[in-house]
Amino acid sequence: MKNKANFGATVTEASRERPTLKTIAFMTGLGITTVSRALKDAPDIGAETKERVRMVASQLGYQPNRAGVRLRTGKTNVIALVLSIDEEIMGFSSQLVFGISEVLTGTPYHIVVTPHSHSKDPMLPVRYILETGSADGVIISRIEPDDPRVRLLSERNMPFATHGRTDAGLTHPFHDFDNEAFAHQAVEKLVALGRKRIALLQPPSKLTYYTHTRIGFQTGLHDYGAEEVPLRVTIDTPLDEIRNAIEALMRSNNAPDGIVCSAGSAAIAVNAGIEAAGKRLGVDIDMATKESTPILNWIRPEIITAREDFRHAGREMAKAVIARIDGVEPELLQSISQPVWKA
Amino acid sequence: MKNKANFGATVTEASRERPTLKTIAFMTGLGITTVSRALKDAPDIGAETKERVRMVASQLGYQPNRAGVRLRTGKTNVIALVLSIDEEIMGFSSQLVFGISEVLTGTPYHIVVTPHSHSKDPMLPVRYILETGSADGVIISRIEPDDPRVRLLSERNMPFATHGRTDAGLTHPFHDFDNEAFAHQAVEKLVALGRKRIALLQPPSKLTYYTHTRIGFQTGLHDYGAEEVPLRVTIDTPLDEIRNAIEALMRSNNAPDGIVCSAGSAAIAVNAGIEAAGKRLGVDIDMATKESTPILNWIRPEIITAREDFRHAGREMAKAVIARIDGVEPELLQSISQPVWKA
DNA sequence: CAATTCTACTGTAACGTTACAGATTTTAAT
DNA sequence: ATTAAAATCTGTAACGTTACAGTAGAATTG
Repeated sequence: MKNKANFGATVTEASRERPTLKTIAFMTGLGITTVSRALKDAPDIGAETKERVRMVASQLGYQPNRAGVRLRTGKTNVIALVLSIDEEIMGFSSQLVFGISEVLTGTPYHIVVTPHSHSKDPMLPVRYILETGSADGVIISRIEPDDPRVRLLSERNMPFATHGRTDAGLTHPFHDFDNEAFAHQAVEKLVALGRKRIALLQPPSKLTYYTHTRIGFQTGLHDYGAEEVPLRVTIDTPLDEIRNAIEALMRSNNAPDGIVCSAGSAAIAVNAGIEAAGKRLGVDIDMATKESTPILNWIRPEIITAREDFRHAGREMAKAVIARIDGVEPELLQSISQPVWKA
Repeated sequence: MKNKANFGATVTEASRERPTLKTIAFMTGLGITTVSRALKDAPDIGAETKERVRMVASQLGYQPNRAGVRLRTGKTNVIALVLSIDEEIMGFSSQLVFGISEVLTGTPYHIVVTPHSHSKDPMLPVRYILETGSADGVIISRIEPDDPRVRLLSERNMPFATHGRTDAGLTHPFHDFDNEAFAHQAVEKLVALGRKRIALLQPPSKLTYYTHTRIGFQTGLHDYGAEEVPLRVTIDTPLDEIRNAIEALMRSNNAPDGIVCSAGSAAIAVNAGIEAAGKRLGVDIDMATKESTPILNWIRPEIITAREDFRHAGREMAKAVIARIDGVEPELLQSISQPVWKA
């Protein structure tokens, strides 16, 4: 042990300020570089020294200065979550945030929320992040089959994960809900109740999971012998318009006896439309829907629900982005979760 | 004009990298300091020079490097939103986030979401932010009358805004919903329907707005001549327990004929409990509740609702924090929004 | 024992920004 | 014409970190 360590000296001066590597170097009598390397467990630092540095660091409550690290290394320790502010009704995006946070707790990463309106150019937030280098990783949702954001992020080598799949030959981390299985099983459930004329409240056609949902729905119709009653609104339609459209459809002479609903938030509007038309769930019609918060059955116990866990999705995507940052191959960072039907 | 400006030189070298002050200095032939000062409109820089620098900067798409600024000045350009992950059901916190973002767009500020469980020590996230200096301003919710976080933030001179008021003599920016008016008016509406025995699903007693709600409720009972039917669950109780408690109460021989509900998310559970007991809203009992997302009336048109706009709250708090950072006195940064009853 | 290789540690420079203390030129005042 | 005062502009240093290129001494080799 060198004998230039300073104990107790200038405690008053140093103790109120936030400690830096310099503080630790001063207290241990080591060089700043040595302290830096000791804290990151570099191989060329003695075991005893490392131990001593770690002790002092934790005693001082040392936390590396993010700005210093970021300026020097370019590492931001930020995960950007790009959120659409339009589609939010039932708080599914907060569940995403909380899921992501769960994973980020205990890592050096922070979550920065970058909201945008999907009626505006969806490339804007991604371009901004790339141009300013303001994040180490990005999470995006509302994925299209050939999503330009996915192209751009891949091209620029920015680690990212998507909530939903693409379909344009690009391999990238994603988490998705198995919408095909959902729609197929939803039809199965409805047919099991004797329903044969089924409508689908589907996602907007430009999103990838529109196709998944359609395929599941149509193979379901085929497999279980039912027919489709067309519905022109989507889950992106404002809720009151959905309600009105369902009411009109239920009053028409083309009324379905079953409906599959691709979003938990829309189910309330669908139910309202059915009731507004004077029809009864479980009698005139049955509905099978996704739900993110288990409350639909309190509204109408007859609603058939499959749980979609957004918190889990957030966790999966956060893990995927971090793994990607750490160099894990994208192939290994893809997951799909299955619908869980309430018994 | 000096003649050492470099036009077109080393375009290839410079154009792919992100431009810095150095880039602009090089292109204009000015010093780095001059460019820096020109961009912040300092008084000792010539008008013509400023114009020229601004031109080049915008042409290059110059954006100041956040790490550089942060390291030098300590300014983080971050607003931290401390959120409780437990209370979230209906997505009210995403509305907060989106409201805040609306205001932050076009400013240099970013929003970092710092979630925590309110079953854990609520001081932790605030302490972390203060110790690491990781934000210029903080927004917190679930405010207690003598909230230790408010004390700490005030003491440390960290700009902040609260979602809810305190009651311990500290002046600070806040936005609050007028829960006293809400509860008072809720009782009024119920009594107007002939209800006299009213229960209150109230906030947990440690939060400030518990008191506001109680006062409004009790003066309401007094003013309109009704009595309280005690209810032991709060809006923090898990939804299924609320449902069960309401069901039990409605089945008892002490059943209320009116209920005031302090949270939109809980209203669904209350309604479920009422129906589970075989009672009917509008017949056996009436309910007046807050709601953040206008859907309750689709579930049961009989529910009497007052809108609480969390997006607006987010906007107000974001404006308040930024104003506070800019030195505006806290007295001027307090706002209360009134309940808006659906016609 | 001299030469070589390890082990353990360190100083310098740089990331991009801004505060500060000048420096230079122009204009105004005597 | 000389001095004083503005008006503009600039270099240096520092914020905290890490990559890099060392150095000094101990241990190993032939």
